Amino acid sequence: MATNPPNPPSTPVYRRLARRLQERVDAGTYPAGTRLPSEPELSAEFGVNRLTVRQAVAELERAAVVEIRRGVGTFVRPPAVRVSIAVDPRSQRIDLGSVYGALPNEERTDGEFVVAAPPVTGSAQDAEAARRLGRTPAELSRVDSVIRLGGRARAVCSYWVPFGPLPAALVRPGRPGNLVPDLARAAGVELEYDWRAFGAVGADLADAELLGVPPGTALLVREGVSCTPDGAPALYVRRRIDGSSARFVLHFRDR
Amino acid sequence: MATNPPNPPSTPVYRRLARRLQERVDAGTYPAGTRLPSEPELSAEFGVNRLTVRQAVAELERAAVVEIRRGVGTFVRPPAVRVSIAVDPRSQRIDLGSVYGALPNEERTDGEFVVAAPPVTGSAQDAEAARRLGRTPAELSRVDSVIRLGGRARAVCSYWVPFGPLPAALVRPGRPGNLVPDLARAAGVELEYDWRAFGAVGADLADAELLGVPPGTALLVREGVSCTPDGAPALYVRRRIDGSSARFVLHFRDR
DNA sequence: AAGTGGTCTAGACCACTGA
DNA sequence: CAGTGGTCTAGACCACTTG
Repeated sequence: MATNPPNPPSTPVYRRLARRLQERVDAGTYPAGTRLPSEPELSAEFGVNRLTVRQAVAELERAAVVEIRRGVGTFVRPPAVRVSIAVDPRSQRIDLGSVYGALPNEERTDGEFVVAAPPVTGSAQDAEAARRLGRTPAELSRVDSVIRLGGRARAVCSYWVPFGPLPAALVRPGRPGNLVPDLARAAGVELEYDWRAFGAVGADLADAELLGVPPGTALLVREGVSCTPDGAPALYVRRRIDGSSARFVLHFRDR
Repeated sequence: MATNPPNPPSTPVYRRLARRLQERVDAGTYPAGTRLPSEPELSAEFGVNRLTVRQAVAELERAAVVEIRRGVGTFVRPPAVRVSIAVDPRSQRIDLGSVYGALPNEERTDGEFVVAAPPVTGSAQDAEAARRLGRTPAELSRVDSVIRLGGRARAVCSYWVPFGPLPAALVRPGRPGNLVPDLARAAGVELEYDWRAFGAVGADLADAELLGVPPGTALLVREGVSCTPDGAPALYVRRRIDGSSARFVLHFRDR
């Protein structure tokens, strides 16, 4: 974006500094992979307090321009490499979009693990799920899980189903498995897509903790309802995936 | 997420404070829409420096838990209301997913406006576009635009096409229009979807400026290639939409 | 041990909003 | 005008990584 929009009369120092650093990254003065000058160095070079430097660098980190490694330094991020998960726009039977199933085999060292089966109170998320399923929160059960790949948590998932209680063995924290089919079996139904939606949110404190990212990190949200073949809503699922590690692709032309 | 994952031995004060504030929001101690205690008040109540309070509140803002209004106060966000943009998974002719076309008429007060037609150098984004189109950056032209609705910028779009130069009238900054059809006309071709992908990123400095949001805000990215009916890639488009204002929905069942 | 980033404090001044 | 959040400084101490 080459424009210089009319700036407010006084742009804060830390933002101007962030821009100058970004310019150096764009210009190749700080090439991808290299270390930026340390905070005291930048502080001295630009004649500002170290906290001001930190504010500038923090913005660049949130914008995925640099990566901060504690005790080591701040490094220019190379272009993002993200797993592309293919979603067949015409299919509605199989969870082709699942993060778990779509990754190269050598990366599928781990899997999906139950984190908790929190009681469905009436929290904002529970209320949302109830609305999507056309039920009241009291009728729902919930399971949360984490999908790990290559030793790292990649996605956090929450599932709501309109029955319960769920078998204790199924929702035991730490239990491995693939929850969508497991839940379908528990319900004794066949599932197909009703709808799926894509959105983006900043990670809340809980998701950030589970994913090992700073709160506020951009997450890709994929949510939706699956139903039985006769159209009865049977599952609401909400997955949060670190935006820097995956994307969903829809191919529209036949191969 | 009701679990309390095993915390590192010492969680920073600001994070613990953020959690306590979030608990109050969840518990309804601070209901949606109400104002939190001011920073000096929180500072006094918890016996920490105001800057530490600010760090905690800033995290909650990035997580979309609260909204900070300068000179006024910090308010608990009500559940997000996001525009749902329907994408017909089976259609590939019309840009049904366009933010511009999918909104209720009363909100379509503005439209899409050209921001700039930056030269295609070899920046990371230009290189990405060239790769997607199977060309070299030198063969491409680029246009950036902003989509405004209700007086607010909602989306930033960048388009790359494998020809040029583009008509000056088309890329004049400030020019209104709907760029996909305009570009198709300029190219003298018919366009259909090849593929589209969804991702999430933190806003960079330029996008943040254009959208009027803080850098790092979670943006939903929708990108893809459109091609001519015979399959030749003719357009690479990358849209960034404020995650708090829109989402894309795919319906899989016939209505 | 030296150097890096992470946290926290105290205090100052400013810009914005609303009554 | 008083109260709110926004910016900036100086200085201190800590936790982590690497040699």
